[in-house]
Amino acid sequence: MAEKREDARQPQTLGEFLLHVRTTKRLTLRQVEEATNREVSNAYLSQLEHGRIAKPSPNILYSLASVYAVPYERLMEKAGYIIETSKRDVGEKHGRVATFANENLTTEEEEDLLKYLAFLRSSGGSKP
Amino acid sequence: MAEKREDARQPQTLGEFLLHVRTTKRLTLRQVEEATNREVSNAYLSQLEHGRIAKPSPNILYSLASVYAVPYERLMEKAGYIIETSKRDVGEKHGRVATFANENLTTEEEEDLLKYLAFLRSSGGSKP
DNA sequence: TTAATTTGCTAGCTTTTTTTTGCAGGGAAG
DNA sequence: CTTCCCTGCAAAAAAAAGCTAGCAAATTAA
Repeated sequence: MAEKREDARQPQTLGEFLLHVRTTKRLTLRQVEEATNREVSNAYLSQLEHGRIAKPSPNILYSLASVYAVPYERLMEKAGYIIETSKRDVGEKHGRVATFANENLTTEEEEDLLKYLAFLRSSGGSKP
Repeated sequence: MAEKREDARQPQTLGEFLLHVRTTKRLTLRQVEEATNREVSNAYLSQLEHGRIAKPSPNILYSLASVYAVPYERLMEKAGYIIETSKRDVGEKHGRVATFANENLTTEEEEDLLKYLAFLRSSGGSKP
């Protein structure tokens, strides 16, 4: 079946994403291995980037997320792990994150806000 | 080495927690297996409850969380996976940005959420 | 009591993850 | 050209996940 393509798709696979981030930051496989404190071996990272690992451990993804400075949840999603977050993926909204970055949300608050957000979007939808 | 104790510790292990929830709900291993649509075999669940699995897949934990009606995050935490949640440290930084970073909020939504957050914190706050 | 069913559990096996090893290609020197 | 050192990968090996089958104790049925 369809395994992988290296074209620039919208929903990148985990491997494509990891490769893209690493090369963008001009890091070598071994540099990443060091940066993760040897938690992720260079050989294993190579396998990840080539889509040869279906279900990597979240700990691995967490290490990579830290080193790459990308959101942990992003990697979890791309790894195919279900996330409690709603999967709204509409393309034309702006990332208004800055405000919430200063808010220090608790887990409860986060869940409540997400629910409320889902409610907002289900009722007062202003865009297709 | 230290394996486990069956006393009632504060931070229950994943196995202790799963066993407790299941017995509380009076479900058998096979009933859970069915309830998860055979995603979690009864034998494997038994191993989980006895702490014989170090890193279960999040998919498994998600199935169990659904069936048991417990928060997915809780199982992830008990499984030893780092979770971007519940930082009660008010004085610290680290906001819950990641989740909302993927949400791509519009300005309107952001304002609404901020209002709702203010409401949450003014009413039923669980904050010291 | 005995038979049938249910329950938890484990041994054994397959599959997948993760580690280890090492190798071919490509420079940069020497 | 040879040597040395990266860099990315492949392939083998080790370890762990996860499933099937089936056993032994308990429960229920007859």
